[in-house]
Amino acid sequence: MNIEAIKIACSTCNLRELCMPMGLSNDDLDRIDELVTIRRRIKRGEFLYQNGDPFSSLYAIRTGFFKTCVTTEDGRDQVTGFQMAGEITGLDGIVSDFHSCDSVALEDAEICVMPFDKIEYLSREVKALQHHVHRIMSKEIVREHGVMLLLGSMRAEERLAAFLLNLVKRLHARGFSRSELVLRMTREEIGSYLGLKLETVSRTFSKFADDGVIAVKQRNIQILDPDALNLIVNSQSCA
Amino acid sequence: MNIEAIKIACSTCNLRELCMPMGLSNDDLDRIDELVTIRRRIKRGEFLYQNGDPFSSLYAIRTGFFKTCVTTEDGRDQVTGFQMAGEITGLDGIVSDFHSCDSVALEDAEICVMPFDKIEYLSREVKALQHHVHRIMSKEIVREHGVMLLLGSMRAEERLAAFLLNLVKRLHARGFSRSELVLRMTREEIGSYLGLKLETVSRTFSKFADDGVIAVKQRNIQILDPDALNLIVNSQSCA
DNA sequence: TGAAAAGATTGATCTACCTCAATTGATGTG
DNA sequence: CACATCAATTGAGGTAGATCAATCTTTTCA
Repeated sequence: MNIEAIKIACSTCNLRELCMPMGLSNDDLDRIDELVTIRRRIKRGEFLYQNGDPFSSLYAIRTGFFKTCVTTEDGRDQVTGFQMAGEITGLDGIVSDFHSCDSVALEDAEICVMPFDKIEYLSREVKALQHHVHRIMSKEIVREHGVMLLLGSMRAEERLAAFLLNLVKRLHARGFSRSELVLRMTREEIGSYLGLKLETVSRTFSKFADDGVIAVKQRNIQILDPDALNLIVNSQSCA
Repeated sequence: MNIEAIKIACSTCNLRELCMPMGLSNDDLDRIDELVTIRRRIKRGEFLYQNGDPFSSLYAIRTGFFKTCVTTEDGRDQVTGFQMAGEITGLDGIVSDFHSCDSVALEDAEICVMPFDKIEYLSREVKALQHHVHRIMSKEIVREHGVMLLLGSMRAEERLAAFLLNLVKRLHARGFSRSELVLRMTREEIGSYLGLKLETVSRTFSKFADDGVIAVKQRNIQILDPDALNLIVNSQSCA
C-alpha cells in the first residue's frame, strides 16, 4: 500500500464518521476502502454534475461547499440544498441514470468519487454499508420534508431563522463554532432556497440584527441569541 | 401453496409493474414473493403510521389513497405527498428507525406490508431488487425537488395546474382517464400540499373553470384543455 | 329522515412579500 | 491601482394571496 493509497482510504479519513457507517470490522473497513477510487478537485463556480449528465457515481464532499439546484424549462431555478464536508450528493441520478439537478461548488472543493455500481456491489456484501446507503437516502427525504414544511407554511423570519439554525448546527457537528458562521452563498441563493427574494433575505437579516439576535457583517454571521432564533421558528405568527 | 398464499404473491399481482422490479427470473420472482407477508386494510381517516411510530416496514399501496404530512411542535402541518395504488410509502422511517411523518388513508385502502429487514436481506441476494429500492428512494428525492421548485418559485395558478397534471398523469398510468379525475382530498389538503390556503385553491379552481380549462363539480374534475394547463405551468408570470 | 358537521364557494379587506430603483460596499482584473 | 463587476442594503410603492366572514352544498350519523 503506497502513500497515495493511504491518503485516499476512507478508513483513515477524518470525515469517516460523517459519511461512512460506524462500527465496521477491520475486514469490512478494508473492503470499503475499495469504494473511493479517485478524488476530484472542483473550483468555485464549477459544476460537480449538471442536469442531464449521465449518472455514474455518488460524491462525498471532503472539503468545500456545494449547492444543488433544479431548473424549469422556462428558466426559473430553485436551490434544493447546500452540502458541506462529509455529506453525500448525487442521489438524484439513481432513478433515471441521469442527473436531474445541478451541483455547483460555492468554494474550491475536493470530493471523493464513489462509483455507484461499486456501492451496490459492496452493499450486497457489507450489511452495514447497505443500511448506511438506505439511511443516507432516507435522511435526504426527511430533510426535504422539512424544507417543504418551511416553504409551505413558514413566514420569512421563520424561514431564515430555521436556515441559520440548521447551518450552524451542521457546522458545529464539524467542529466549528456554535455561534459564528461564514455564509458560503449569496443572498440570492439563500432566497432561492427559502422561496424568498434576495431583498427580503437582506431585510430579514437587518431586522434580526436590529433586534440584537444576530450580528451581520456581509457573509459573517454571529448568532447572539440562539434562543430567540429558536423561538422565531417555533411560534407561528403569534410571536 | 394454498389459495391465500397465491392471492398475496407479488408475482401474480396486477400492480407488479408499478411497485416491483421488472424482468426478474422466475427464481428471483419466487424469492420476492417472500417479501409481502401480510396485507392490511386501513379505513378512511385511519393512520397507516404516525410520527414517532417505530419503523419496521415499507408499505406498498394496493388500493386506496393516502396523504403523508409532517407537523411542527407548534401545530402547523404540511402535506408532503399523496400516494396511490402501486406506490411505496414509509421511506422516512429508515434513517432513525422511527417514522417522522404521518400517513393517513384518504379512502378505504389495502396495503402490502414489506418488513424492511426482509427487503434488506433480499436486496443483498437479488440485484434487481436492490437497484429497485435505490431507484424508489431516488425517485422520491427527485419528486420532492419538484415540490420544492413548486413551493419556492411558482404562483398559485402554476402550482394548481402542475398538481392537476401530475395527478392525472399518475392516474392515467394506472388505466384511468387522461381527462377526468376524482380528487380524494379536500381543498384544505391540496392547499397544504401546495403552500396555499384553501380559499385560494377554491378560487383558482373557479378561475380555471371560468377560463374553460377545466370543469369542476365538487371533487370531480374534468380537464378540458390540457395544453392550457401545461402552458400555465411553463410560462412564468409572462402568460 | 332530519339536524349537525364538514367541505366548498365567494366577497371584502388587509398585509407580507415582491418589484423597481438608487446607493453603497466588496471583489476581482487588466 | 483604478475600473468594472458583483453583491448587499435600503426605500417606496404595488400585488398576490391571506384573512375574516357569510352563504351554500354535501356528507354523516343519531
